[in-house]
Amino acid sequence: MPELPEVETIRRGLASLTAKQEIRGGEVLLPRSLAYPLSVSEFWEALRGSCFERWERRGKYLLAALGRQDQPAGWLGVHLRMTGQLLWLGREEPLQSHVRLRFFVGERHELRFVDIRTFGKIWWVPPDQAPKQIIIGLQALGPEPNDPAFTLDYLARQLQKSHRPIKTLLLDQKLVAGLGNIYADEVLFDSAIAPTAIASQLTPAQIPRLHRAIQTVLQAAIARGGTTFSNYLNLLGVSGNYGEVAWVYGRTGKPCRRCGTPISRLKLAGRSAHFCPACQPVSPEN
DNA sequence: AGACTGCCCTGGCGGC
DNA sequence: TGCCGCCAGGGCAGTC
Repeated sequence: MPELPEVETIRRGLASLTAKQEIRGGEVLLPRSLAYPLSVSEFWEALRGSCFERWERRGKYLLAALGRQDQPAGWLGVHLRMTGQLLWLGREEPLQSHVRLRFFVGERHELRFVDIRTFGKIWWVPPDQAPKQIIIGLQALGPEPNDPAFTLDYLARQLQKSHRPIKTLLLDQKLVAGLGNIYADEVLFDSAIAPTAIASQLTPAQIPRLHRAIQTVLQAAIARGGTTFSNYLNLLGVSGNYGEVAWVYGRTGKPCRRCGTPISRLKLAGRSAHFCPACQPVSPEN
């Protein structure tokens, strides 16, 4: 389940691998993966002959700026959701299971979208529109964790307005963009805050810890090239989880790496929350 | 409007 | 051994 660090790692890889290369054509194997336009022929008509100019990321969305003869040719948007992968392959590579969409790039390569559970989506955004007009999810995204707008003061004010459990709020992309279930749990462990803590009741000591953890946990994961804990593969199909270790996510019943207390799990808003009941007490001393 | 629930989907796994 | 049912969860639609 790629979250911000994995998506950022993929973005960097795509930026170097696809730079200035032309989309010659492609194939949609699962039309449902196409979110816009819905017509497959219209999609290829728009994309064929355009080049990758640069890759941007917003939250967990990937956005490629396209160009044709130095004129803007719209955007290609990708959301990997739970199980989506982008793979950079030679054109002759045999099709594996779950291939949903293929882009033939340059003379020899292919950018292949593989997605077991088919939640992932691909968009083409026409050049006369902004990405958020077509990719509705972009409209409600909060600031990036490393954006200057994501200040301690901003976070404190947002927390004050919510009576939801902090874990639930961290998963809401309106607060801050890019956290998913894994990193939300890891951030709360790093902050020594219980996932059930009510956002508006966090203490003056907890809020700066949370703010700092959101930035440092994600930055550290990016520095490692995306994690991680899931079955995430990078663009070349190589697993990122060499010796990678979560503090709490997926460690139910195992001893806390910090204090040895068994890791607990509970459900919040339909999602599993993993935490150390000793390191993340419900009633903290500070 | 904020908050919550259910749904989409497939593979893996535990239980019998 | 084989089958059944549950679980994983990001984002969105529907509801109150």
